[in-house]
Amino acid sequence: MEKKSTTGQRREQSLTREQIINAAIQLLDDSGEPGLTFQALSKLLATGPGAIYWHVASKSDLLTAACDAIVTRTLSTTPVEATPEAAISTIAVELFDAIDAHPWVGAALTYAPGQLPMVRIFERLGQQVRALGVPESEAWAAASALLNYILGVACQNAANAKLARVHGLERSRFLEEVSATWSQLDANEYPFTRSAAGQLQGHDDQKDFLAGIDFLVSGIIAAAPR
Amino acid sequence: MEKKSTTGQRREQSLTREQIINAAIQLLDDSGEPGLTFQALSKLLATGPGAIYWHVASKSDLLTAACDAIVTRTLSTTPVEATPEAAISTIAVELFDAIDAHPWVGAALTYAPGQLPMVRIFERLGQQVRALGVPESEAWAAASALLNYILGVACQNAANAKLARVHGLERSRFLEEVSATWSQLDANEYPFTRSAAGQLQGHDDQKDFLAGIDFLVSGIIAAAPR
DNA sequence: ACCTGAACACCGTTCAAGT
DNA sequence: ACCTGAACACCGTTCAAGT
Repeated sequence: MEKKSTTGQRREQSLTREQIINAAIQLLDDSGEPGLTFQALSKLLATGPGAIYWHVASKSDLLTAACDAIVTRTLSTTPVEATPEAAISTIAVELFDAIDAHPWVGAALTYAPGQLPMVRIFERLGQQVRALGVPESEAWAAASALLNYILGVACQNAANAKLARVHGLERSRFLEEVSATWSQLDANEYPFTRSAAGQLQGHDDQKDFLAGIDFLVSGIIAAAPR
Repeated sequence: MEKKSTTGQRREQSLTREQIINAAIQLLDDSGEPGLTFQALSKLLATGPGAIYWHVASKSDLLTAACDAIVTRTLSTTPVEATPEAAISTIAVELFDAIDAHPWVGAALTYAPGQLPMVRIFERLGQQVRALGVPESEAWAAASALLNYILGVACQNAANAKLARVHGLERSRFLEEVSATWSQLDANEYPFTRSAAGQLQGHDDQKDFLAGIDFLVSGIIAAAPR
């Protein structure tokens, strides 16, 4: 949230990694992953590509850092929930909303397996899984399942946003088209998808997402010795 | 198809879409997504980039087609399982193994939301969800949850393979490094991940994957009126 | 109908040179 | 220490010209 006063020579103040990350987030929000270019970044920061490379190792490094900034921001609020189940839902919804607002985060998350952004999420989930009373030996599988499910939805979300952007459609028109395609599938080969076509347009992404979380949590609880 | 005389210059036989897709799969298997280049493709097919564009709309089209070829191949075997639960597990494992063998499929799947490769998987899962006795109104959420979970694991798998390739490490060394990083995390902030670090190296990806499927299926069954 | 290959418009990254 | 901007190696895509 700074100015970009231009006095004309060099830079009065040295560039910071944080400035670069914020500019990257802005570009990504504005025009998705293809919008993040060293060219566009240079222009936005009124500098050359070389200057950026002084603070950032690579484009992938920058993307992960931008992703981590969003994840950190998202998980920073820690309301204490009544039950671990509720806490897991809250974490999941917070992430869902963040990824909905910044679809590129969905893809960026998976570019950095085992890296900080993912670890932060894994940790949060794992702590709640423990609180659920799941024995240590099974907590890994349970937390991983939750993480992978969230990542799957995140990826889909990112992909949908990208496709919609490329085709220049907003969400409802996009769903309409997919729905139309699905309705024309062969009735014998695709009975389920055909009947699902009708539900596509009306459905609530976040609600479906939460339904999946509930399936998982209830399955995890059922599997744990009580 | 049938031309006989071999006159020798140019191409004796016209290029086919299938040939191009097979060449693409070969490149992708050999060197991952960055390996799929129109340059490399041209060389492999002994032609120019323009020729390829006659049969294929774009790189993304080609990637989706290659992905679909693998998915189709994977789902082509339809052994009749005793129960829907078993069938879901079988489908999931088949996909897991295919994505393990062709990690780029994991990423490619999510590039094409609502497209054929994903629809094929969705359909298979949906049919089994129906067979499980889940009412139509909830079948959508159930099938979506399964699909998203599988996609999440697939994405992770793709990302891991990519990272391992970039760093030039094989799997065990890679896990070692991640495990080492996790062990050094702050003990107060990351208790769960730290303790999970030890399990990272020994764990069985496919087993964990199936555990997640089981959580979901059991949650889905529990939610359905019996 | 289908192929050829040069040309175009980018893009990430590097680096010698500056301050 | 940090910035500048030209240069490099590459990439997807197009297209006039050929057969």
